[in-house]
Amino acid sequence: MSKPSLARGTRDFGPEIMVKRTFIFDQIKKVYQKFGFLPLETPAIENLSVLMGKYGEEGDQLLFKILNSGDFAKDINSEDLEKGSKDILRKISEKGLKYDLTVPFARYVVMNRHNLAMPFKRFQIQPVWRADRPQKGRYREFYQCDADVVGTESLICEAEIVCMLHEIFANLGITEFAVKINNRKILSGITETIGATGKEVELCVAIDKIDKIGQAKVEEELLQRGFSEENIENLKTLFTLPSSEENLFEILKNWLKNSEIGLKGVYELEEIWNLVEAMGLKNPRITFDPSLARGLSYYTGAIFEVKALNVSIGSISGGGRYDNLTGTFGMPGLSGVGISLGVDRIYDVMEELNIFPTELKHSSTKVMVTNFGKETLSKSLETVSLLRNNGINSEVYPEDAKMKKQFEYADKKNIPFVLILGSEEIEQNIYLVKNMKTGEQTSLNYDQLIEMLNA
RNA sequence: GAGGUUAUAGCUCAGUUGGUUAGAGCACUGGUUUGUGGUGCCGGGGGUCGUGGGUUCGAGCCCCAUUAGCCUCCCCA
Repeated sequence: MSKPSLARGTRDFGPEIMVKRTFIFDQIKKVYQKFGFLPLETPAIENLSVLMGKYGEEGDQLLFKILNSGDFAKDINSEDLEKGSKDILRKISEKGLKYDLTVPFARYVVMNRHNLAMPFKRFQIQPVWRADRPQKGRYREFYQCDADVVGTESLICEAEIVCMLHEIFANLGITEFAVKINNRKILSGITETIGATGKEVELCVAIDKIDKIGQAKVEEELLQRGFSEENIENLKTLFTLPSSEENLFEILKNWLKNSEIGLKGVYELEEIWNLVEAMGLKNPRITFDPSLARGLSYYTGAIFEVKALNVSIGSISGGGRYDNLTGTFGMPGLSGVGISLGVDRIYDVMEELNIFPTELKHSSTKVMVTNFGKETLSKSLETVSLLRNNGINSEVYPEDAKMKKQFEYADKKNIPFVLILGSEEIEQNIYLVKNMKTGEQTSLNYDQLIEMLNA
């Protein structure tokens, strides 16, 4: 007999945790549907040909690969062993666990292109797996909640994503958050303007640290990353950008005036701001963050990230626009934009802030009916059945156990009411209900009982 | 992939410079006489000290290895 253990980076979700997780899922799903997104599910397992090469070299390493069935090693010869694991992999594994929801979505779109109403809006809530090193807020199995629109370049989609994010976090009770927005085109414009075309990634990695290490250190790092003194001199404007969007767009336009792509990026950014306002979003918590580089490899327009404020786990959502995701599956020219919420991190944030609704602490069972043995059992069974027919979640204690035990059970399960049905109550034709929180007991008739439990 | 840190009862942790049968709180369980939980009182079970080696007369404690958790970096939800 071996000791039970969990696979690294995975977790069980017991009932009390599931109640809270379900709450988060429900809030997200509700808002996605409200904005016209339709559900989609794809398999946990995908062919490696679909997955490999989509997330960069590091992503390939983080993919969980599934060993082929049967004698998986039958095609391996000594030559392969010498050549190393990469060549062996092709022979022993052809499937893997999905790494995110976006790539399987792209595959689905390509495979079903003729049946889809374009633009196609779908949401998808499923687990994904990454062979990452687990640490705070990082698991090897976690859920993503994605909403994407493909088949349109309209910036209305970006603006709607901003609105959805606000609504979702408001519904969850997360009031302190920031939706950070950047634009790949602005980044390209900046590198073009400062004379370091194509170095967006290096730029982002360095300037991302400005809050931590300061401007001087960032400039030092830029030098190390191959930027010239002149490049850095031209970058100065970036460090003086206003924190509010008051003059932001004018300053950016002026700075990037010689970069066509940069200006397009600024226009897109400004347009998103305008559309969000036109949609009537109150107190938008959106900020332009030029250091935001997430998933730069495939984003081509807007880049989003949501940070929860005042908590140890920051990033709870990320997304952006990608112009050519379906291109690798032979369907070029399809633009999409999407957002992904990390439920596990949202959970951790809400737990840290202690903002889960208190109702969630109660059992979904509203009332437990006592069991006093065969004399009274038929009345208990009849009653619990009546309660259920009235839409009241209820259960009968299945054994003729001591009262103490039955009450302990109800208490442990956080069941708010216990219905005591013994010979005395049956004789008097009353229902004795105990409120487990206050300890108060009241005698009711049938109608009063139903009314009370339905309240 | 690099670094740091921890591992003792179901959980959170004590455990002296290495020295008899390794402790506490919580949890669990039994009792506290009629049909009442969460607060009282009395009792009970439970640990080959992460795993494998080594040093020693003797190791929970020292040394090496290994595994797992947590944290930082990289990257990400």
